[in-house]
Amino acid sequence: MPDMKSHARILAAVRRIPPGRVSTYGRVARVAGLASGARQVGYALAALPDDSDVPWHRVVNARGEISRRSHGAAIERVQHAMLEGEGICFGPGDRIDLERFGWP
DNA sequence: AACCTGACGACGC
DNA sequence: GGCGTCGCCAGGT
Repeated sequence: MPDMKSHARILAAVRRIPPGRVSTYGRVARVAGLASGARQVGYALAALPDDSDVPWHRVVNARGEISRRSHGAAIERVQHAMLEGEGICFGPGDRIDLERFGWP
């Protein structure tokens, strides 16, 4: 079952992101072994349960910005607050400096 | 099977 | 740096 395996690899990759750092969908996909599966990463995180231990909030897009959900804008503010709580600073336009906070 | 949508990314202008 | 297009994969209608 390649589908389950991909999800498991993605979640495992996200779990490796240390506190105070962020990664991107593309990088997570690459670490998980998916060459061009950035979109798949977002899909996997969207199906994540609330009680999961996966630090989904540390995953942002390649621009260093929190991706816009089609469903629910409140969660974006929550993610923003959680990242600030870990010491991550947002620049103009709520952008994160990936050179400084990016992982790896 | 055809088509559309979605927490994306790379490239070109 | 903004904006449009194409490529990607999974799921639903």
